[in-house]
Amino acid sequence: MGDGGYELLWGAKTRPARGRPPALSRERIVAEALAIADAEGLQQVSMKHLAERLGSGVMSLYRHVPGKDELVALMYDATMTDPPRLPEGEGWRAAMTAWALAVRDLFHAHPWALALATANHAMGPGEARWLDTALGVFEAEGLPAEICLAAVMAVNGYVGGAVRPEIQGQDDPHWFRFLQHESAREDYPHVYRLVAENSFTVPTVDVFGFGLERVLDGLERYIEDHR
Amino acid sequence: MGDGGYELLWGAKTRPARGRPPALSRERIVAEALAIADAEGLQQVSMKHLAERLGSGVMSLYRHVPGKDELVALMYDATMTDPPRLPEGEGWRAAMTAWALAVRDLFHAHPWALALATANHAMGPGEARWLDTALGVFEAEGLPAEICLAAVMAVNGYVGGAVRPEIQGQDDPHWFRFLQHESAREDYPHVYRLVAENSFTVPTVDVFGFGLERVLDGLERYIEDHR
DNA sequence: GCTAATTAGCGTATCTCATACGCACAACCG
DNA sequence: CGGTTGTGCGTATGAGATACGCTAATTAGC
Repeated sequence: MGDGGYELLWGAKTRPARGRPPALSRERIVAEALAIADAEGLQQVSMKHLAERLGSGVMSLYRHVPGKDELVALMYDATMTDPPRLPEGEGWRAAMTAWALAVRDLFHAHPWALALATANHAMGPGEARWLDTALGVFEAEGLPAEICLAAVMAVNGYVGGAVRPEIQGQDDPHWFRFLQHESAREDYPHVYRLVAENSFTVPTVDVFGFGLERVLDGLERYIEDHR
Repeated sequence: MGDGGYELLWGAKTRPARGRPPALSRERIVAEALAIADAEGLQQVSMKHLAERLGSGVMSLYRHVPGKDELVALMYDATMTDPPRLPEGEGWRAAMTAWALAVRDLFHAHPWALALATANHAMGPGEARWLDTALGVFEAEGLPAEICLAAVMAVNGYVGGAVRPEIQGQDDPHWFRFLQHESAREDYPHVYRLVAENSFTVPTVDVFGFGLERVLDGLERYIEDHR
Protein backbone atom coordinates (compact mmCIF):
# COMPACT_ATOMS: atom_id res chain seq x y z
CA MET A 1 0.00 0.00 0.00
CA GLY A 2 2.01 2.88 1.26
CA ASP A 3 -0.99 5.14 1.04
CA GLY A 4 -2.14 4.32 4.54
CA GLY A 5 -5.17 2.53 3.22
CA TYR A 6 -6.37 5.52 1.31
CA GLU A 7 -7.23 3.79 -1.94
CA LEU A 8 -9.01 1.07 -0.06
CA LEU A 9 -11.26 3.39 1.85
CA TRP A 10 -11.94 5.92 -0.83
CA GLY A 11 -11.46 4.06 -4.09
CA ALA A 12 -14.42 4.12 -6.44
CA LYS A 13 -16.39 0.94 -6.71
CA THR A 14 -17.23 0.58 -10.37
CA ARG A 15 -19.18 -2.53 -11.14
CA PRO A 16 -17.89 -4.33 -14.17
CA ALA A 17 -20.71 -5.40 -16.46
CA ARG A 18 -18.73 -8.38 -17.66
CA GLY A 19 -17.61 -11.56 -16.02
CA ARG A 20 -19.10 -13.75 -13.38
CA PRO A 21 -21.38 -11.84 -11.02
CA PRO A 22 -20.06 -11.74 -7.48
CA ALA A 23 -21.84 -13.69 -4.77
CA LEU A 24 -20.00 -11.77 -2.07
CA SER A 25 -19.55 -8.07 -1.69
CA ARG A 26 -17.26 -5.91 0.33
CA GLU A 27 -20.24 -4.57 2.21
CA ARG A 28 -21.47 -7.96 3.23
CA ILE A 29 -18.01 -9.06 4.32
CA VAL A 30 -17.43 -5.97 6.40
CA ALA A 31 -20.88 -6.16 7.93
CA GLU A 32 -20.42 -9.78 8.93
CA ALA A 33 -16.96 -9.11 10.34
CA LEU A 34 -18.45 -6.28 12.36
CA ALA A 35 -21.08 -8.60 13.75
CA ILE A 36 -18.45 -11.10 14.82
CA ALA A 37 -16.33 -8.43 16.45
CA ASP A 38 -19.27 -7.00 18.34
CA ALA A 39 -20.40 -10.39 19.56
CA GLU A 40 -17.13 -12.22 20.16
CA GLY A 41 -14.39 -9.63 20.05
CA LEU A 42 -12.00 -8.52 17.38
CA GLN A 43 -9.67 -11.40 18.09
CA GLN A 44 -12.30 -13.85 16.91
CA VAL A 45 -12.43 -12.26 13.50
CA SER A 46 -10.35 -14.59 11.37
CA MET A 47 -10.64 -15.08 7.67
CA LYS A 48 -11.68 -18.65 8.25
CA HIS A 49 -14.34 -17.87 10.81
CA LEU A 50 -15.61 -15.06 8.64
CA ALA A 51 -15.82 -17.23 5.56
CA GLU A 52 -17.76 -19.88 7.45
CA ARG A 53 -20.32 -17.33 8.52
CA LEU A 54 -20.66 -16.12 5.00
CA GLY A 55 -20.88 -19.64 3.62
CA SER A 56 -17.99 -19.09 1.27
CA GLY A 57 -14.43 -20.25 0.82
CA VAL A 58 -11.70 -18.45 2.70
CA MET A 59 -9.88 -17.25 -0.36
CA SER A 60 -12.99 -15.78 -1.88
CA LEU A 61 -12.76 -12.98 0.63
CA TYR A 62 -9.56 -11.78 -0.96
CA ARG A 63 -11.40 -10.92 -4.12
CA HIS A 64 -13.12 -8.14 -2.23
CA VAL A 65 -10.64 -7.15 0.43
CA PRO A 66 -6.86 -6.87 0.01
CA GLY A 67 -6.09 -8.42 3.39
CA LYS A 68 -6.88 -8.63 7.02
CA ASP A 69 -5.44 -5.29 8.03
CA GLU A 70 -7.44 -3.54 5.39
CA LEU A 71 -10.56 -5.38 6.47
CA VAL A 72 -10.09 -4.10 9.98
CA ALA A 73 -9.68 -0.57 8.67
CA LEU A 74 -12.95 -0.95 6.78
CA MET A 75 -14.64 -2.34 9.85
CA TYR A 76 -13.54 0.63 11.88
CA ASP A 77 -14.84 3.12 9.40
CA ALA A 78 -18.04 1.14 9.03
CA THR A 79 -18.87 1.80 12.67
CA MET A 80 -19.32 5.43 11.69
CA THR A 81 -21.63 5.16 8.74
CA ASP A 82 -24.30 7.62 9.67
CA PRO A 83 -23.16 10.78 11.39
CA PRO A 84 -24.90 11.78 14.60
CA ARG A 85 -27.86 14.12 14.48
CA LEU A 86 -27.16 17.15 16.55
CA PRO A 87 -29.73 19.52 18.04
CA GLU A 88 -29.91 22.70 16.03
CA GLY A 89 -30.60 26.13 17.37
CA GLU A 90 -29.68 25.24 20.92
CA GLY A 91 -26.13 26.49 20.71
CA TRP A 92 -22.78 24.87 20.20
CA ARG A 93 -22.63 23.44 23.67
CA ALA A 94 -25.76 21.34 23.34
CA ALA A 95 -24.60 20.22 19.93
CA MET A 96 -21.17 19.16 21.11
CA THR A 97 -22.60 17.40 24.12
CA ALA A 98 -24.76 15.35 21.79
CA TRP A 99 -21.78 14.70 19.56
CA ALA A 100 -19.61 13.57 22.44
CA LEU A 101 -22.30 11.24 23.75
CA ALA A 102 -22.76 9.81 20.28
CA VAL A 103 -19.06 9.03 20.06
CA ARG A 104 -19.27 7.47 23.46
CA ASP A 105 -22.22 5.33 22.42
CA LEU A 106 -20.24 4.24 19.41
CA PHE A 107 -17.45 2.85 21.53
CA HIS A 108 -19.86 1.20 23.88
CA ALA A 109 -21.52 -0.53 20.96
CA HIS A 110 -18.16 -1.55 19.46
CA PRO A 111 -15.65 -1.85 22.30
CA TRP A 112 -13.01 -3.31 20.02
CA ALA A 113 -13.01 -0.12 18.01
CA LEU A 114 -11.55 1.91 20.84
CA ALA A 115 -8.09 0.43 20.49
CA LEU A 116 -8.22 1.14 16.76
CA ALA A 117 -9.18 4.73 17.35
CA THR A 118 -5.73 5.42 18.67
CA ALA A 119 -3.95 3.27 16.10
CA ASN A 120 -2.50 4.48 12.86
CA HIS A 121 -4.89 4.58 9.99
CA ALA A 122 -6.12 6.73 7.17
CA MET A 123 -9.39 8.52 7.71
CA GLY A 124 -12.31 6.94 5.94
CA PRO A 125 -15.57 8.45 4.73
CA GLY A 126 -17.38 7.63 7.94
CA GLU A 127 -14.85 9.16 10.27
CA ALA A 128 -14.57 12.16 7.97
CA ARG A 129 -18.29 12.77 8.16
CA TRP A 130 -18.26 12.66 11.95
CA LEU A 131 -15.34 15.03 12.02
CA ASP A 132 -17.06 17.34 9.59
CA THR A 133 -20.18 17.41 11.70
CA ALA A 134 -18.24 18.49 14.76
CA LEU A 135 -16.17 21.02 12.89
CA GLY A 136 -19.35 22.60 11.61
CA VAL A 137 -20.53 23.26 15.12
CA PHE A 138 -17.55 25.41 15.98
CA GLU A 139 -17.36 26.96 12.57
CA ALA A 140 -20.86 28.28 13.11
CA GLU A 141 -19.48 30.19 16.06
CA GLY A 142 -17.16 32.07 13.74
CA LEU A 143 -13.96 30.57 15.06
CA PRO A 144 -10.95 30.28 12.77
CA ALA A 145 -10.60 26.90 11.14
CA GLU A 146 -7.52 25.95 13.08
CA ILE A 147 -9.18 26.66 16.39
CA CYS A 148 -12.14 24.59 15.31
CA LEU A 149 -9.89 21.63 14.72
CA ALA A 150 -8.19 22.05 18.07
CA ALA A 151 -11.55 22.33 19.79
CA VAL A 152 -12.88 19.17 18.20
CA MET A 153 -9.67 17.44 19.10
CA ALA A 154 -10.07 18.46 22.68
CA VAL A 155 -13.56 17.01 22.89
CA ASN A 156 -12.81 13.94 20.85
CA GLY A 157 -9.61 13.28 22.73
CA TYR A 158 -11.35 13.52 26.01
CA VAL A 159 -14.14 11.17 24.99
CA GLY A 160 -11.75 8.52 23.74
CA GLY A 161 -9.76 8.55 26.91
CA ALA A 162 -12.70 8.72 29.27
CA VAL A 163 -14.58 5.88 27.64
CA ARG A 164 -11.82 3.39 28.26
CA PRO A 165 -12.43 2.82 31.96
CA GLU A 166 -16.13 2.59 31.31
CA ILE A 167 -15.72 -0.23 28.85
CA GLN A 168 -13.01 -1.86 30.88
CA GLY A 169 -14.95 -1.84 34.08
CA GLN A 170 -17.45 -4.27 32.66
CA ASP A 171 -15.20 -7.25 32.35
CA ASP A 172 -12.25 -6.35 34.54
CA PRO A 173 -12.95 -6.18 38.26
CA HIS A 174 -9.22 -6.22 38.96
CA TRP A 175 -8.44 -2.63 38.14
CA PHE A 176 -7.77 -1.60 41.68
CA ARG A 177 -7.03 -4.97 43.16
CA PHE A 178 -3.39 -4.06 43.66
CA LEU A 179 -4.40 -1.89 46.56
CA GLN A 180 -4.67 -5.01 48.67
CA HIS A 181 -0.89 -5.09 48.73
CA GLU A 182 0.64 -4.12 52.03
CA SER A 183 2.84 -1.50 50.47
CA ALA A 184 -0.04 0.06 48.60
CA ARG A 185 -0.84 2.54 51.30
CA GLU A 186 2.62 4.09 51.13
CA ASP A 187 3.29 3.58 47.44
CA TYR A 188 -0.03 4.84 46.14
CA PRO A 189 -1.44 7.01 48.90
CA HIS A 190 -3.81 8.98 46.74
CA VAL A 191 -5.26 6.07 44.88
CA TYR A 192 -5.57 4.36 48.23
CA ARG A 193 -7.59 7.18 49.68
CA LEU A 194 -9.78 7.18 46.62
CA VAL A 195 -10.73 3.57 47.14
CA ALA A 196 -10.84 3.92 50.91
CA GLU A 197 -13.65 6.38 50.43
CA ASN A 198 -15.36 3.75 48.34
CA SER A 199 -15.88 6.32 45.71
CA PHE A 200 -14.71 4.12 42.92
CA THR A 201 -16.72 1.00 43.46
CA VAL A 202 -19.90 2.94 44.06
CA PRO A 203 -19.60 6.02 41.90
CA THR A 204 -21.92 8.81 42.91
CA VAL A 205 -20.57 11.14 40.29
CA ASP A 206 -21.00 10.78 36.57
CA VAL A 207 -17.30 10.70 35.86
CA PHE A 208 -17.68 10.94 32.11
CA GLY A 209 -20.15 13.78 32.30
CA PHE A 210 -18.10 15.69 34.81
CA GLY A 211 -15.01 15.69 32.63
CA LEU A 212 -17.02 16.57 29.56
CA GLU A 213 -18.54 19.57 31.30
CA ARG A 214 -15.07 20.75 32.27
CA VAL A 215 -13.80 20.49 28.74
CA LEU A 216 -16.81 22.36 27.43
CA ASP A 217 -16.45 24.98 30.16
CA GLY A 218 -12.92 25.56 29.00
CA LEU A 219 -14.01 25.96 25.41
CA GLU A 220 -16.87 28.22 26.45
CA ARG A 221 -14.52 30.55 28.21
CA TYR A 222 -12.38 30.78 25.12
CA ILE A 223 -15.30 31.36 22.81
CA GLU A 224 -16.74 34.11 25.00
CA ASP A 225 -13.39 35.84 25.35
CA HIS A 226 -12.90 35.85 21.60
CA ARG A 227 -16.29 36.88 20.45
CA MET B 1 -5.62 -15.97 33.60
CA GLY B 2 -8.97 -14.47 34.31
CA ASP B 3 -7.46 -11.91 36.58
CA GLY B 4 -6.77 -9.48 33.78
CA GLY B 5 -3.05 -9.98 34.16
CA TYR B 6 -3.08 -8.97 37.77
CA GLU B 7 -0.86 -11.72 39.12
CA LEU B 8 1.58 -11.18 36.32
CA LEU B 9 2.03 -7.51 36.96
CA TRP B 10 1.93 -7.53 40.72
CA GLY B 11 3.08 -11.00 41.72
CA ALA B 12 6.06 -11.15 44.06
CA LYS B 13 9.34 -12.16 42.50
CA THR B 14 11.01 -14.44 45.01
CA ARG B 15 14.29 -15.88 43.87
CA PRO B 16 14.62 -19.55 44.58
CA ALA B 17 17.97 -20.40 46.14
CA ARG B 18 18.05 -23.78 44.54
CA GLY B 19 18.22 -25.02 40.99
CA ARG B 20 19.99 -23.78 37.95
CA PRO B 21 20.60 -20.06 38.02
CA PRO B 22 18.69 -18.18 35.34
CA ALA B 23 20.57 -16.65 32.45
CA LEU B 24 17.54 -14.64 31.46
CA SER B 25 15.30 -12.50 33.57
CA ARG B 26 11.88 -11.02 33.10
CA GLU B 27 13.43 -7.57 33.28
CA ARG B 28 15.91 -8.25 30.51
CA ILE B 29 13.26 -9.79 28.30
CA VAL B 30 10.86 -6.91 28.74
CA ALA B 31 13.60 -4.36 28.24
CA GLU B 32 14.74 -5.95 25.00
CA ALA B 33 11.18 -6.28 23.74
CA LEU B 34 10.72 -2.62 24.48
CA ALA B 35 13.80 -1.76 22.49
CA ILE B 36 12.53 -3.72 19.51
CA ALA B 37 9.11 -2.12 19.67
CA ASP B 38 10.58 1.36 19.88
CA ALA B 39 12.94 0.78 17.00
CA GLU B 40 10.89 -1.42 14.67
CA GLY B 41 7.34 -1.32 15.91
CA LEU B 42 5.27 -3.60 18.06
CA GLN B 43 4.52 -5.87 15.15
CA GLN B 44 8.18 -6.82 14.90
CA VAL B 45 8.20 -8.14 18.44
CA SER B 46 7.95 -11.88 17.97
CA MET B 47 9.15 -14.50 20.39
CA LYS B 48 11.64 -15.67 17.79
CA HIS B 49 13.02 -12.25 17.01
CA LEU B 50 13.21 -11.47 20.70
CA ALA B 51 15.04 -14.70 21.51
CA GLU B 52 17.58 -14.02 18.79
CA ARG B 53 18.35 -10.62 20.24
CA LEU B 54 18.77 -12.11 23.66
CA GLY B 55 20.91 -14.94 22.36
CA SER B 56 18.63 -17.58 23.77
CA GLY B 57 16.22 -20.22 22.59
CA VAL B 58 12.67 -19.27 21.89
CA MET B 59 11.14 -21.48 24.52
CA SER B 60 13.41 -20.17 27.21
CA LEU B 61 11.38 -17.01 27.24
CA TYR B 62 8.38 -18.89 28.52
CA ARG B 63 10.19 -19.65 31.76
CA HIS B 64 9.94 -15.96 32.58
CA VAL B 65 6.82 -14.81 30.83
CA PRO B 66 3.53 -16.72 30.55
CA GLY B 67 2.93 -15.71 26.95
CA LYS B 68 2.99 -13.04 24.35
CA ASP B 69 -0.04 -11.13 25.55
CA GLU B 70 1.35 -10.94 29.02
CA LEU B 71 4.67 -9.77 27.67
CA VAL B 72 2.97 -6.93 25.90
CA ALA B 73 1.20 -5.98 29.10
CA LEU B 74 4.54 -5.90 30.88
CA MET B 75 6.04 -3.83 28.10
CA TYR B 76 3.28 -1.30 28.40
CA ASP B 77 3.68 -0.91 32.10
CA ALA B 78 7.45 -0.77 31.71
CA THR B 79 7.14 2.43 29.70
CA MET B 80 5.96 4.08 32.90
CA THR B 81 8.66 3.04 35.32
CA ASP B 82 9.57 6.36 36.83
CA PRO B 83 6.75 8.77 37.46
CA PRO B 84 7.14 12.32 36.17
CA ARG B 85 8.56 14.97 38.42
CA LEU B 86 6.13 17.77 38.79
CA PRO B 87 6.91 21.33 39.82
CA GLU B 88 5.95 21.92 43.43
CA GLY B 89 4.64 25.10 44.89
CA GLU B 90 3.56 26.51 41.56
CA GLY B 91 -0.02 25.39 41.83
CA TRP B 92 -2.04 22.55 40.44
CA ARG B 93 -2.18 23.96 36.96
CA ALA B 94 1.56 24.03 36.45
CA ALA B 95 1.78 20.55 37.91
CA MET B 96 -0.89 19.10 35.66
CA THR B 97 0.57 20.79 32.62
CA ALA B 98 3.85 19.09 33.38
CA TRP B 99 2.08 15.81 33.93
CA ALA B 100 0.18 16.07 30.66
CA LEU B 101 3.33 16.87 28.74
CA ALA B 102 5.09 13.95 30.37
CA VAL B 103 2.34 11.60 29.24
CA ARG B 104 2.60 13.07 25.80
CA ASP B 105 6.36 12.56 25.74
CA LEU B 106 5.79 8.98 26.76
CA PHE B 107 3.65 8.28 23.76
CA HIS B 108 6.03 10.05 21.46
CA ALA B 109 8.84 7.90 22.76
CA HIS B 110 6.78 4.72 22.46
CA PRO B 111 4.21 5.25 19.71
CA TRP B 112 3.12 1.61 19.82
CA ALA B 113 1.98 2.12 23.40
CA LEU B 114 -0.82 4.48 22.39
CA ALA B 115 -3.01 1.75 20.96
CA LEU B 116 -2.48 -0.27 24.13
CA ALA B 117 -3.47 2.63 26.30
CA THR B 118 -7.03 2.29 25.12
CA ALA B 119 -7.03 -1.50 25.17
CA ASN B 120 -8.22 -3.65 28.00
CA HIS B 121 -5.63 -4.41 30.62
CA ALA B 122 -5.04 -4.50 34.33
CA MET B 123 -3.21 -1.54 35.81
CA GLY B 124 0.42 -2.24 36.60
CA PRO B 125 2.72 -0.63 39.14
CA GLY B 126 4.02 1.91 36.66
CA GLU B 127 0.65 3.14 35.50
CA ALA B 128 -0.55 3.18 39.09
CA ARG B 129 2.29 5.43 40.11
CA TRP B 130 1.57 7.88 37.32
CA LEU B 131 -2.08 7.90 38.26
CA ASP B 132 -1.22 8.44 41.88
CA THR B 133 0.99 11.37 41.04
CA ALA B 134 -1.80 13.10 39.17
CA LEU B 135 -4.41 12.32 41.79
CA GLY B 136 -2.17 13.88 44.40
CA VAL B 137 -2.17 17.16 42.56
CA PHE B 138 -5.92 17.55 42.77
CA GLU B 139 -6.14 16.07 46.21
CA ALA B 140 -3.86 18.85 47.43
CA GLU B 141 -6.56 21.26 46.31
CA GLY B 142 -8.95 19.69 48.74
CA LEU B 143 -11.27 18.19 46.15
CA PRO B 144 -13.23 15.07 46.99
CA ALA B 145 -11.61 11.88 45.84
CA GLU B 146 -14.16 11.15 43.19
CA ILE B 147 -13.77 14.56 41.62
CA CYS B 148 -10.02 14.06 41.63
CA LEU B 149 -10.45 10.92 39.60
CA ALA B 150 -12.77 12.58 37.15
CA ALA B 151 -10.36 15.48 36.78
CA VAL B 152 -7.40 13.23 36.09
CA MET B 153 -9.50 11.31 33.64
CA ALA B 154 -10.36 14.49 31.82
CA VAL B 155 -6.73 15.46 31.41
CA ASN B 156 -5.50 11.97 30.67
CA GLY B 157 -8.30 11.35 28.25
CA TYR B 158 -7.57 14.50 26.40
CA VAL B 159 -3.87 13.78 26.13
CA GLY B 160 -4.40 10.30 24.78
CA GLY B 161 -6.75 11.50 22.13
CA ALA B 162 -4.78 14.54 21.13
CA VAL B 163 -1.49 12.73 20.81
CA ARG B 164 -2.77 10.40 18.14
CA PRO B 165 -2.72 12.83 15.23
CA GLU B 166 0.69 14.02 16.29
CA ILE B 167 2.16 10.57 16.10
CA GLN B 168 0.21 9.69 13.03
CA GLY B 169 1.21 12.77 11.11
CA GLN B 170 4.77 11.58 11.00
CA ASP B 171 4.31 8.59 8.77
CA ASP B 172 0.93 9.17 7.23
CA PRO B 173 0.65 12.07 4.82
CA HIS B 174 -2.65 10.76 3.53
CA TRP B 175 -4.87 11.90 6.34
CA PHE B 176 -6.64 14.55 4.37
CA ARG B 177 -6.00 13.27 0.89
CA PHE B 178 -9.63 12.39 0.44
CA LEU B 179 -10.37 16.05 0.01
CA GLN B 180 -9.11 15.79 -3.54
CA HIS B 181 -12.29 13.99 -4.40
CA GLU B 182 -14.76 16.00 -6.42
CA SER B 183 -17.54 15.43 -3.98
CA ALA B 184 -15.44 16.46 -1.02
CA ARG B 185 -16.50 20.08 -1.16
CA GLU B 186 -20.15 19.18 -0.68
CA ASP B 187 -19.74 16.11 1.49
CA TYR B 188 -17.23 17.56 3.90
CA PRO B 189 -17.61 21.31 3.67
CA HIS B 190 -16.08 22.14 7.00
CA VAL B 191 -13.08 19.91 6.68
CA TYR B 192 -12.70 21.32 3.21
CA ARG B 193 -12.60 24.85 4.46
CA LEU B 194 -10.09 23.85 7.09
CA VAL B 195 -7.69 22.59 4.49
CA ALA B 196 -8.51 25.36 2.06
CA GLU B 197 -7.18 27.79 4.61
CA ASN B 198 -4.08 25.68 4.69
CA SER B 199 -4.30 25.65 8.40
CA PHE B 200 -3.69 21.96 8.68
CA THR B 201 -0.59 21.48 6.64
CA VAL B 202 1.11 24.48 8.16
CA PRO B 203 -0.19 24.70 11.68
CA THR B 204 0.29 28.08 13.27
CA VAL B 205 -1.43 27.03 16.44
CA ASP B 206 -0.13 24.55 18.95
CA VAL B 207 -3.13 22.28 18.66
CA PHE B 208 -2.14 20.10 21.58
CA GLY B 209 -1.42 23.02 23.84
CA PHE B 210 -4.60 24.82 22.89
CA GLY B 211 -6.79 21.90 23.83
CA LEU B 212 -4.90 21.31 27.03
CA GLU B 213 -5.37 24.92 28.09
CA ARG B 214 -9.11 24.62 27.49
CA VAL B 215 -9.35 21.49 29.58
CA LEU B 216 -7.40 23.11 32.38
CA ASP B 217 -9.51 26.26 32.09
CA GLY B 218 -12.58 24.16 32.62
CA LEU B 219 -11.11 22.50 35.67
CA GLU B 220 -9.95 25.85 37.00
CA ARG B 221 -13.42 27.23 36.83
CA TYR B 222 -14.75 24.29 38.76
CA ILE B 223 -12.05 24.46 41.40
CA GLU B 224 -12.58 28.16 41.95
CA ASP B 225 -16.33 27.79 42.18
CA HIS B 226 -16.02 25.06 44.76
CA ARG B 227 -13.35 26.47 46.99
C1' DG C 1 32.31 -35.33 47.45
C1' DC C 2 27.87 -37.82 46.21
C1' DT C 3 23.03 -37.98 45.41
C1' DA C 4 18.55 -36.18 45.14
C1' DA C 5 15.85 -32.23 44.51
C1' DT C 6 15.01 -28.22 42.05
C1' DT C 7 14.80 -25.08 38.43
C1' DA C 8 16.40 -23.09 33.89
C1' DG C 9 17.50 -23.71 28.81
C1' DC C 10 15.69 -25.17 24.76
C1' DG C 11 14.81 -28.63 20.47
C1' DT C 12 10.89 -30.59 18.40
C1' DA C 13 6.21 -30.97 17.22
C1' DT C 14 1.77 -28.99 16.67
C1' DC C 15 -1.79 -25.77 15.75
C1' DT C 16 -3.57 -21.51 14.13
C1' DC C 17 -3.52 -17.96 10.66
C1' DA C 18 -2.86 -15.14 6.74
C1' DT C 19 -2.17 -15.42 2.16
C1' DA C 20 0.14 -16.58 -2.82
C1' DC C 21 -1.02 -19.34 -6.79
C1' DG C 22 -3.58 -21.28 -10.14
C1' DC C 23 -7.49 -23.82 -11.89
C1' DA C 24 -12.39 -24.10 -12.87
C1' DC C 25 -16.64 -21.78 -13.59
C1' DA C 26 -20.16 -18.39 -14.83
C1' DA C 27 -21.79 -14.66 -17.32
C1' DC C 28 -21.57 -11.44 -21.12
C1' DC C 29 -20.08 -10.00 -25.81
C1' DG C 30 -19.69 -10.61 -30.45
C1' DC D 1 -20.99 -20.69 -29.55
C1' DG D 2 -16.04 -19.56 -28.60
C1' DG D 3 -13.47 -15.69 -26.42
C1' DT D 4 -13.04 -12.54 -22.65
C1' DT D 5 -13.26 -11.22 -18.05
C1' DG D 6 -13.83 -11.50 -13.45
C1' DT D 7 -15.26 -14.62 -9.39
C1' DG D 8 -15.14 -18.82 -6.27
C1' DC D 9 -12.10 -21.40 -3.94
C1' DG D 10 -8.84 -25.79 -2.97
C1' DT D 11 -4.18 -26.39 -1.98
C1' DA D 12 0.28 -25.11 -0.48
C1' DT D 13 3.38 -22.18 2.10
C1' DG D 14 5.36 -19.86 5.68
C1' DA D 15 5.20 -17.29 9.93
C1' DG D 16 4.06 -17.29 14.61
C1' DA D 17 2.76 -18.95 19.34
C1' DT D 18 3.27 -22.43 22.41
C1' DA D 19 2.80 -27.51 24.79
C1' DC D 20 5.88 -31.25 25.99
C1' DG D 21 9.64 -33.33 27.69
C1' DC D 22 14.50 -33.96 27.85
C1' DT D 23 18.99 -32.05 29.31
C1' DA D 24 21.92 -29.20 32.11
C1' DA D 25 23.28 -26.61 36.05
C1' DT D 26 23.05 -25.61 40.57
C1' DT D 27 22.36 -26.39 45.86
C1' DA D 28 20.83 -29.05 50.26
C1' DG D 29 21.57 -32.71 52.93
C1' DC D 30 24.15 -36.74 53.91
